[in-house]
Amino acid sequence: MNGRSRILVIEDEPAMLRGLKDAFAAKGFETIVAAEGETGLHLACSAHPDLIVLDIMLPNVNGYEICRAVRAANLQMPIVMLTAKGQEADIILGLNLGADDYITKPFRIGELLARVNAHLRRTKASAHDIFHFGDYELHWSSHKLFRHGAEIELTAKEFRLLEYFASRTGCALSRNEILDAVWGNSIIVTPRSVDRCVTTLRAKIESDPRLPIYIQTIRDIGYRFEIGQDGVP
Amino acid sequence: MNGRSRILVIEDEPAMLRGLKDAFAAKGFETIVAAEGETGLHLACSAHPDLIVLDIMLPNVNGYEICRAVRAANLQMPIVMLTAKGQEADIILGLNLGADDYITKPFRIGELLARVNAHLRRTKASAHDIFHFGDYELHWSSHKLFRHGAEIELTAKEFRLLEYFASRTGCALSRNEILDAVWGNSIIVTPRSVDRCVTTLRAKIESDPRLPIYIQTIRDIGYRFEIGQDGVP
DNA sequence: CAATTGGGTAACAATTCGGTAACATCAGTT
DNA sequence: AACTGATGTTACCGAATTGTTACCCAATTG
Repeated sequence: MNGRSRILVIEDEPAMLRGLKDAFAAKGFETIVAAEGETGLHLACSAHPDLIVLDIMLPNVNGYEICRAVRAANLQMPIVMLTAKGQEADIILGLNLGADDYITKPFRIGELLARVNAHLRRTKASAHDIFHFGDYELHWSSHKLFRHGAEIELTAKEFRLLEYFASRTGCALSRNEILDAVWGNSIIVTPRSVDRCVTTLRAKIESDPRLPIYIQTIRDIGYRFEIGQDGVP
Repeated sequence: MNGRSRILVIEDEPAMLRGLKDAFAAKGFETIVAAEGETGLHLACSAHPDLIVLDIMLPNVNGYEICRAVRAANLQMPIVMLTAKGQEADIILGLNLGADDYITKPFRIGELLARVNAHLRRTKASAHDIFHFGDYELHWSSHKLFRHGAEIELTAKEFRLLEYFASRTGCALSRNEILDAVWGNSIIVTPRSVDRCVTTLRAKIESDPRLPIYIQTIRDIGYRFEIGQDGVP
């Protein structure tokens, strides 16, 4: 899994679907779509999206049932319901079934994006197309890293490693976890390769690699990526 | 810690305030109120509410600034904004400042309650990641220990030992049990190694290691970990 | 009250772990 | 084929952690 957030959109109306897809793509999200309930439920389980945007009026299985099924499967990602049904009873029903937000059509795309970001911020999956840390900017969609506007060239592995770190800011990560995520679980390499890559990445982003600010070593555990300055919401 | 949730309502209009207070009380929430920004901010810091309902139009300090200040103070509770300003730009501003939800007046009280519940449900679920004892916070995912916001550095063994103690709070634990759980049953070390590790851990978390509050010795048996005072929310 | 036992801990020793230099490999390019 | 740059592996070193031992004190027991 690379760093950008993956949104699953379950919506049957083609025009709406395209609009959502474009809007999410423009903000650097990866979108996967399902035009029908069964497929959506299946994707929710198999594709591990970071958030689900769910229309309620769907052919066959309706949105409420999908919501209930997702929660019953113990999946924890935020669910944003999207619908023309604006009756209070519907809203309360949706939220009580495990949805996190309920937006009534017609809605404003900017508001939807802001709400999606707010939920992702809590989940910590990542929020925007540009990820800020210290005085760096990591651009997901263009795959570039900048410092004070100047690009810092990273190799493919270094970039994927940094992406992964960024997507899991603050977490203690074992070498094996990192290997699975960045190298892929099919490739077999020594856990020490992680150290090697961390060294080169540190050389590029840490002002003093001996006293790293961003990529911290946790002896006996692995590494932890941290944002330089103040608190992380 | 698992009692009723405490809601801080920051709202200057008396009628609205009473309505909210009654509605929350009817659902079994504990409500604390502030009719003015400064007070509200102060209560947010000192009273540790589980959620904040925040009006934007307030005399003196407005809701946006309170929201920003709360997040700047690194307080993590959900914030639900409540306001007559329904312009998309206002909503996006609020959400980007760290609010979790934005409801426009006039609103339906049932919807507000459902949304508040949805946010609390999520917070409770993720609070799983933090273990509180005395005035310490043990963060599982980041492998860190804090006291009053200051990090206390632990070695890997110390951390694992503390984790184990925390997971079996209140139980009498023999040295062999501890060895199996923390060292792993394949490794062979003297049971005295446990004592050694307990000593260093005490040195870091007990204010007086001679009179330990958290890690107590049970002569002839082993140790027992206890939470200091009451659970501090 | 003396003897015994168990735990605290200082001091030392052994071990483990991570950083990194040096080398190897591999793919793409000239 | 030689070159280049990226990436993986190995080996070595220094530092931090961890285990052992020994000694002492406190509690328990006879």
